[in-house]
Amino acid sequence: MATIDDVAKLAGVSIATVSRVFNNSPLVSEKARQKVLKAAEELGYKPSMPARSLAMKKTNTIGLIVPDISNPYYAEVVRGIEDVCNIYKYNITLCNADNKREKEFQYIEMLKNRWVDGIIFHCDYFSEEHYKVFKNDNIKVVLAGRTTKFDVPYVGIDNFKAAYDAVNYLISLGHKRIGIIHGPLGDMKETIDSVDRLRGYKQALIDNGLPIYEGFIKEANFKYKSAYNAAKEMLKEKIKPTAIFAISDIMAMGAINAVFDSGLSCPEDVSVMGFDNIDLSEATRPSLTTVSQPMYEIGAVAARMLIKMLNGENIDEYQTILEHKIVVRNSCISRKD
Amino acid sequence: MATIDDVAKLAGVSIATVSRVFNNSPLVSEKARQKVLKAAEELGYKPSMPARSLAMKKTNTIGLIVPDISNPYYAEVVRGIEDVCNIYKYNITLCNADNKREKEFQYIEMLKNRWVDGIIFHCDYFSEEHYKVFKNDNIKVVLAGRTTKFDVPYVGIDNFKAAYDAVNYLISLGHKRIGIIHGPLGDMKETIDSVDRLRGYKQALIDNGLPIYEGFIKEANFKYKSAYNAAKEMLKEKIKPTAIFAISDIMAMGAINAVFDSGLSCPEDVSVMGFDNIDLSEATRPSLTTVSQPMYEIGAVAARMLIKMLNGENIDEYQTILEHKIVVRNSCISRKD
DNA sequence: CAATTTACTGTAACCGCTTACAGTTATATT
DNA sequence: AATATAACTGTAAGCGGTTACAGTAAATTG
Repeated sequence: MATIDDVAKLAGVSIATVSRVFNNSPLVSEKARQKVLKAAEELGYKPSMPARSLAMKKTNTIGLIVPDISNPYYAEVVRGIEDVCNIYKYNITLCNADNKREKEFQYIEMLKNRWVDGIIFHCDYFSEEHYKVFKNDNIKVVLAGRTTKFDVPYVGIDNFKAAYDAVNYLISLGHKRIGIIHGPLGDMKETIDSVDRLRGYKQALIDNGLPIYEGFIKEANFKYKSAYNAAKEMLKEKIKPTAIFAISDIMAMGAINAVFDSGLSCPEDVSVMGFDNIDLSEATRPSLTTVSQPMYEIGAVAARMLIKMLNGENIDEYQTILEHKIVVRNSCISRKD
Repeated sequence: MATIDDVAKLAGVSIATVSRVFNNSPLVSEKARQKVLKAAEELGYKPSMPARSLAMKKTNTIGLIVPDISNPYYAEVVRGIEDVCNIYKYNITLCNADNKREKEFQYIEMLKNRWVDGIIFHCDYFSEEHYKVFKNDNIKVVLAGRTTKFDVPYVGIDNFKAAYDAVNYLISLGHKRIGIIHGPLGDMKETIDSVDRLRGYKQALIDNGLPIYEGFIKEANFKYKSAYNAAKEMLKEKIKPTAIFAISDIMAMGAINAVFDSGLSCPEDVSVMGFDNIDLSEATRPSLTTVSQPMYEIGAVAARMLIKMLNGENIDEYQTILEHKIVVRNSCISRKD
């Protein structure tokens, strides 16, 4: 590969001039610029990024830690991130941490050693430990799809409100016995999706004067099968729910199939509501009524935010809540009883 | 951030010794090693990857170009890649090229400038132009999920045979009128999924003495909606197919819903067969009978292959065909007519 | 026309690491 | 005890860029 020296020699100028040309410095004469460009062209020269990174202490790379890229939700977020990074000439280093603390910290360490300019972090729960690591090492980070009480930039949705709205919608349809399939709860003290959504569910019931029945509250792990099993359980109760709110679309699909396999039908006997609005939620049978999260947008906004931070620009709102909305399809119908 | 100089000073040794310790060189006394380790610990020192890359001309990074990470198929492949890269301490730079030639070449150029050690490439069709670029720049590359006539390492499946098997299975079930929804065909001359699968489809019909009817051959673009429309078209024909083979699961979901929305039922009136076996194919209603591609495995094998190449190891089989298999679920039933 | 000013240009130090090569000790050998 | 050998260790020259600073030539000014 041709180096800056080769170009300088061929163009008959110093390496400083070559460097200036490639950095669009105004301090180069048009004549020199042309000579350099011609020589570079001839040699197929492009500046070496590692060398440049070392000299400038900037890698133009953003580290991206997600739980699992094979989950359609994260894949969509990542797509949003990559698209805006690409526009701004940033590159992305992808890491799958499976929500394991150890892997997360390992990756953070590694990204740090690689001098990434910043990190976009996506985990189920942002702990004090996380906060400290980023703080101590002075790593620029933005949380995607997650909110936190710590002083860290984030972009996400209001999970409490989203769940509240979803359940409210079900109630407005006339449902009185509404079950929920939530995710792992952790220690219940922190701001994590599952906890907030469960709170939203309960609050909606309370505000509408409906009772909270523990038999209608089941935990699963965001996988299809676990939700299927949870729904099956729920449908074994003597008094059955008329609606089930699953806090992810994939879990909702599990619930729908559980309904069918329990000899009932959806939405006639049991309405099922999802969460996320992944691509395939319109492809299920019945198609899913769900709470739409702007996944692509979450990624895109997070990336834009981080890049602004890296440029030293001021960001007015560095903790952003994006709008969710209810997407009505065919898995929920109204009820009289 | 502490540098190697800081550590050397604190430990009272030269930077060469520090470097040796961190490279596990045997040329260091135990005493020196301890001093260095202690100093490094104290300063929180870890070698700078960019500096190391520059000195060693090795970045420990693999470039990854896929059409679109938000497609569950690619997401799964990428997950396989990342997992094995992680084991071997490689990092991944993710690029979404949307199957656009221009973007692909742009990304290749960029990855080259970043001195990635190698590239795992995933596109719909590997052209001579691609071949030349990789060849000329002497870029180590392995194709994932794609085969080619060119002398390039790859790991994929036998798409012709897979489609042949799928259609054969349908025929064995008694189907005689079988439609196909394939993907974009390009110029029809090259080895791309759609072409190979379409060929497999036709060959299976021919080998079983069944006629090829153009009305049963529809093109779509791998999106849910396009397949839905294609299937709708197909079902408008006077003589309707009793089975539809869609060459991706997502398209199969489109087909299933088109069947329903045409007032027919699946699988009773029309069987639908998919391709890929993505996670959600067991979650549809009816669950999908499909051709399973080992997506994770394709990624993992490709990564392992590339890393071996980077280590200068010999690879016995550098063009690998992985096994597909038919996964029988509920979307296809036998037919008498 | 000399003195400034302007507009470039080149030299060299530096970014943080690796590694060839040349020491320098300590140990073994005779 | 002198020498050869082994076992480390340090110096310095890269890797391929950026950039402060000094230098030079051309343009402007008085």
